[in-house]
Amino acid sequence: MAGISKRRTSPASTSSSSGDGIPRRITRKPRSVRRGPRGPARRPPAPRPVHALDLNTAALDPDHYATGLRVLLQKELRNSDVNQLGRIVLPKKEAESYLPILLSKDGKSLCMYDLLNARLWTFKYRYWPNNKSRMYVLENTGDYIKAHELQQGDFIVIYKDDGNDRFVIGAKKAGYEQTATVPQIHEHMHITAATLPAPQVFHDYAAPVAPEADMLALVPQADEIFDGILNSLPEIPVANVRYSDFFDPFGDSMDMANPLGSNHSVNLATHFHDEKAGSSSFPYYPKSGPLM
DNA sequence: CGGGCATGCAAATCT
DNA sequence: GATTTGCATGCCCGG
Repeated sequence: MAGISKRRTSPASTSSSSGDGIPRRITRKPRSVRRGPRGPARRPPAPRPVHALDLNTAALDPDHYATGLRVLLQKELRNSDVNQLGRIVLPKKEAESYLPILLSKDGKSLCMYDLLNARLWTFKYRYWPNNKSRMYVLENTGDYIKAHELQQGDFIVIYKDDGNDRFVIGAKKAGYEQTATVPQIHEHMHITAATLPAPQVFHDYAAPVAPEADMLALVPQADEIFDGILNSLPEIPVANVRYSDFFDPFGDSMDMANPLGSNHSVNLATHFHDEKAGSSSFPYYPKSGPLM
């Protein structure tokens, strides 16, 4: 006995492909007509905090936005994503398509660079059995949410830095959403090693000190750039991703932010045989083939 | 109607 | 007792 009440407050979030495995829109568009809040509101609509740590500001080279990062998935945060539980439900299709394959429901450690300040966050990426399917969740996100003061309606975006084979996570405040169209991106984007910050490891979030100030100066129009990325989601050739891009030769606790740090050989075949259930539909390959 | 996913909630674990 | 973990329930949307 559980879950007897209604859920889903307003705009739903996340994925929405059309069956071809290519995310048309990484985040489910908020349905303007969706019903109002259902179920008890957990907290009043907190005021939008605005300060130097504003997520719409980037710490990395501005060009990263346009040239180095490939959007893997976006998620509009729901109440349950920003509450005390510290876990974010990820859109299934994108998770299965673009995040490391999970060998078991225990998941694995997944590190991502913070788009804002290049910190390295360590999350736990796992799934829950759900009926005959799965629900993918990112755990230990509490600090990230807090650090960026994310609330319901805000977004997180997970990118792949192909050039360095790293994951990058960014966040975006709801208010910055745009509807303007953006030029399509028709080719793979690659970031160069030189544009990435030297690998740093922050297993815990350190209170924001001063770096933001510099970042602000460096990237005055970061939010615009960010919006450009968000709006270009449908066009980004994420379907080009290869399974090997995310293959994890180390098992469940590899630092996915630095997968290149090894010289392990890979036995791809074994991965496709994971889980006797064989229900994994991963990976999704584009029917239209590579865009390049 | 099937499936994704928001969230309720019981069980497990921690303090 | 508080918190965390893991799953079940059922709303809602797309096919």
